[in-house]
Amino acid sequence: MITIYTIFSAMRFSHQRETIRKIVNSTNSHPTADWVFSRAKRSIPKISLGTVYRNLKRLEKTGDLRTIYDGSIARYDWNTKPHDHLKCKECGDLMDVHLLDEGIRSDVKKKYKFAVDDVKMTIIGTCQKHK
Amino acid sequence: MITIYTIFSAMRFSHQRETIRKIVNSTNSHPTADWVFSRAKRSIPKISLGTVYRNLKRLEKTGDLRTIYDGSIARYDWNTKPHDHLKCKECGDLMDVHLLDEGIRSDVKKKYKFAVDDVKMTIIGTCQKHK
DNA sequence: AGTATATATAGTAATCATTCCTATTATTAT
DNA sequence: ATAATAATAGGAATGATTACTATATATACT
Ligand SMILES: [Mn+2]
Ligand SMILES: [Mn+2]
Ligand SMILES: [Zn+2]
Ligand SMILES: [Zn+2]
Repeated sequence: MITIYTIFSAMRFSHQRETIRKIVNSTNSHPTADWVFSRAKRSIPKISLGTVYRNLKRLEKTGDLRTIYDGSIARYDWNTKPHDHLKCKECGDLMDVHLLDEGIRSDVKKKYKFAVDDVKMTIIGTCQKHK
Repeated sequence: MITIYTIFSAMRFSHQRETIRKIVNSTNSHPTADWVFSRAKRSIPKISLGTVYRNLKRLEKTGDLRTIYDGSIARYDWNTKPHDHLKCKECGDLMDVHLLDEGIRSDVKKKYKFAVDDVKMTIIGTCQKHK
């Protein structure tokens, strides 16, 4: 008797992944993997950091979130629509803003013969809190 | 007999630092610390990687170069004037462009009450070589 | 509902870039 | 030339991220 199973791996449900997705979706703070990890431990005490990293990567691949780099460390953003960031060098906060319109993409194409996929902009400075 | 020396440390000349400065100044490729290290070894075979890092940091502080982050890894740029970058995701090349004018800085200030120090923009895409 | 199969996990080790530490070397004011 | 100390080489330590693996879990099929 022969049983045939699917050849290509399907993504299975996991409580860990769902928890991680909800955590990232619930904040505007662009959290680090470690922050997501400590939050996830509240509901899944035995979750491991590796699981957090693996699923954050997975969720990026499926388009549920995007990774942004703050200096050398990765932060995760539920907002996958094009937008920019204000980075406060006093408190480290990273805030969403929308500065670049669609026009700049076609500008770049014309000027530099470069196939544009994404435009990343971060404004470094000091936020209102510090004055 | 009492001898008084300066209390505050002055920066001394070092062949290592001069070599590192020249290496960074000689390329438009936005090299990594490791690339600078392997280049430096040609003229100073016993130079250590720690010395490269320490001096790159020092040279940034004195305004001789700036650090840019390509994902999570640091690259060094002799061009300290405001400019932007095209990042090719095929070959990894990072190229200089000038896209943002001064106007955008004052725009940000008006819109977001944020004291702007620097605007970092990277355009991700594919360069001419790949078609 | 029970079983088979493969995916996902926890826990831990490994990796990689970067920083730190320290005995020795090199620069520079006198 | 000497003394003071900044800078270095070499290696250890760190911190974020990834890789490995035995076990647990989800799910397709009886
Ligand atoms: Mn954002
Ligand atoms: Mn540049
Ligand atoms: Zn702030
Ligand atoms: Zn290219």
